Amino acid sequence: MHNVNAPATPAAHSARRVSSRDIARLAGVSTATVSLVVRGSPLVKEATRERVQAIIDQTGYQSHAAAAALRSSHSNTLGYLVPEIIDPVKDSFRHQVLSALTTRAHPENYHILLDTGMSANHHAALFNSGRIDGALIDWVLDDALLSKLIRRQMPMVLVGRDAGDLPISWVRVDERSGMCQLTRYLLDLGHRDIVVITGGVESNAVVHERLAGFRQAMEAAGIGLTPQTMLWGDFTYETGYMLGQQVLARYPRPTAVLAFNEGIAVGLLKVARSLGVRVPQDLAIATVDDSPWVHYISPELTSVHIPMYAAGLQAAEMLLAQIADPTTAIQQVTLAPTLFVRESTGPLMTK
Amino acid sequence: MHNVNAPATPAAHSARRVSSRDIARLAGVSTATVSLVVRGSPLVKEATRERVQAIIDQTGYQSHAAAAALRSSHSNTLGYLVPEIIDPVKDSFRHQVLSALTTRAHPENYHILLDTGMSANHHAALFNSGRIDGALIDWVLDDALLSKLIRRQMPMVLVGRDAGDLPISWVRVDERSGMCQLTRYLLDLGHRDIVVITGGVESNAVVHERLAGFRQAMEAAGIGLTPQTMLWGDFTYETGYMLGQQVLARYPRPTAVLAFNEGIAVGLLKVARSLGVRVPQDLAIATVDDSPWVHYISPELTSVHIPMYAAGLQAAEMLLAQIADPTTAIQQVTLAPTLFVRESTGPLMTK
DNA sequence: AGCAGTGTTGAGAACGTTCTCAATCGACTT
DNA sequence: AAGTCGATTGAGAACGTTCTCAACACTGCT
Repeated sequence: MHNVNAPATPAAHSARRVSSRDIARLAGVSTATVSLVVRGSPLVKEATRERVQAIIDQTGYQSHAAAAALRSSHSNTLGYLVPEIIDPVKDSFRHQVLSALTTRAHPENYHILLDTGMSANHHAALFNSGRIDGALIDWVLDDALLSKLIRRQMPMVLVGRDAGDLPISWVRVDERSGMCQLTRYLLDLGHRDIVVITGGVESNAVVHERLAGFRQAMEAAGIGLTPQTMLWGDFTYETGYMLGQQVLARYPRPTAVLAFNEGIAVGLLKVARSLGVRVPQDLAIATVDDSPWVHYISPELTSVHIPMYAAGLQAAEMLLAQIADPTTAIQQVTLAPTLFVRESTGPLMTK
Repeated sequence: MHNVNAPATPAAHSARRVSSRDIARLAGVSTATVSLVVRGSPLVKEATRERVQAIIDQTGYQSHAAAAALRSSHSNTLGYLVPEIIDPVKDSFRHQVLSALTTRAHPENYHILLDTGMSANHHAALFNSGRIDGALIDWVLDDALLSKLIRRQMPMVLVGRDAGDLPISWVRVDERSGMCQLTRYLLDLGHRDIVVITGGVESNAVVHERLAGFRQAMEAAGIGLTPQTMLWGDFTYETGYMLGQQVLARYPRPTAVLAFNEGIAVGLLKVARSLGVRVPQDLAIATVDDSPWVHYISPELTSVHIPMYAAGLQAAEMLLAQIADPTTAIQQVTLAPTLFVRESTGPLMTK
């Protein structure tokens, strides 16, 4: 006994997914032809293409990605390997890269797989799983993991730092030149007593580079550095606040402070405001990173813009090229940062 | 003639990937057993497990995700469907959701696929491709797409808004109550002449709700609303700046302004500062959204915190439950926002 | 009429897993 | 000693594509 009201769809009793075989049967062609039509091959005759496409539209057929990936060994997916969780404030750079990657890869029909692996093994496993065709690698992942990944022969591009002697493509920003430029700008304004509030440790490539740029500019101006010139903290508001209190209590007070990111600068600003120290008249503050919310801060911060979106775009470009032709030579690109002068710095005011 | 220095690796001439068959052969078991070992099945005898695992470790074997997905019809991947590109400043909410999803899903061995589809078709295609086991859906995607997706029978949770009569699980935040709470707080401080600067259009569910909350509180206090009470713009700094000039030029000047996000509030702050209007003494400013950088703004903004991270976590939880048991009933959760009083508001100062 | 060349299509294997189901192995019961 | 039962394993099909290669249909030429 069957339900006479049941729709006359074939195989109505089992919710099997519609496969290329179904399409082939309905259109009177082979699955090979269906496959060609789906992938838009120019080999099929126009009349055939139309006939098959009509059936596809009608049934809402969608090719099964896993089956295609299995057979063709292309997943049409790009990985973005980052450590830990993504935090919109702290990880503004990562978001710029992600955004760039998406923008570039999407029109090419690539999907983006976010891999916030906690362990090196986790990332390495992804490379062998056939899940991705290539990957962008975050600058924080270390060389040990990097060389592990390189062995897997997967197209990839390291974003945000160079990789020493490792044979891998990368895109980085010339942090040293940026910092040098910024320091020189302050020197040109007449500042001599300049303090740096840094984050992280000197072994961190970015921190190291920035400090080198600072030293270079100061030495070129013939200004010696004392232990008091550089203060170490982390990249947080709290660092800016605590070290800021220390710096602004000095006598004579430094005339300019270079913060290693906006968080530090804002903490410092807060101290300045509470002490009645005017910015920029009494104290110039400048920063690096140039996150999108510099504009939200008052006074707007003079800052070296680190072009991470551009870096991500460049990296995506290189990644796609590598995938298209695996014999593509390793490419290593350095982008230049730009100084934006805003409200938080001005000429030295002699009392 | 061959290179005598070539390493004596087996099959050195063809770079075939090592498959479960290879492992099976080396360990003297069947591929079925290898499969069980890889997936940590308790069925295999300990001795066998160890023997197989040893070979796996030794060869660096990694199961092929596409093959597994094809056969098992589980991709171990969750999708996050968002419109357009992700911008770290404008889309703080999306990042909170993404972060929550990652945090929750990663320990369960799920990967995250970011789908920034430009078209409804694109998103719908993903659902049928077998690429994902379930998805979180952004609040911006419209009901038409939603009902299209619902037909695909895929586990999914809408994040950020309700869905009317559509049979779908969602997690949203009670924006109305948040706004009501905030307005009442200002009323309790003695403010009567309160202006709202909103974003978007009233048809936007969030905007609508917030305005309803505002009206509710005002009417409860017996204060009538005039066309001058609500100003329309978008969610940008520029809106805050332009409409701020208009508002602060009024006589008598309103004593409090409610901005619909931080961008607007910052624009307004700038105008206030340029006119010498002190916040909070001369003007109270409060806002909604409570992005992580409220702390970067001076004075720190009194704000209604929209718990999007919590919403994302809840949604992820529900999604995983749905995947584990597809018969799970539809669940619809509303979270309450919290008011944080900071520096930008204070009691009404009578002149 | 036969043939080469080009354009279009189909048959069937292959991709590397997981799943189903039956076979085997022991230990234990009767 | 035969039978029963649970634990462990293997054989082989199945998943839904794409790929290889051969077949076929034309066209135009000799």
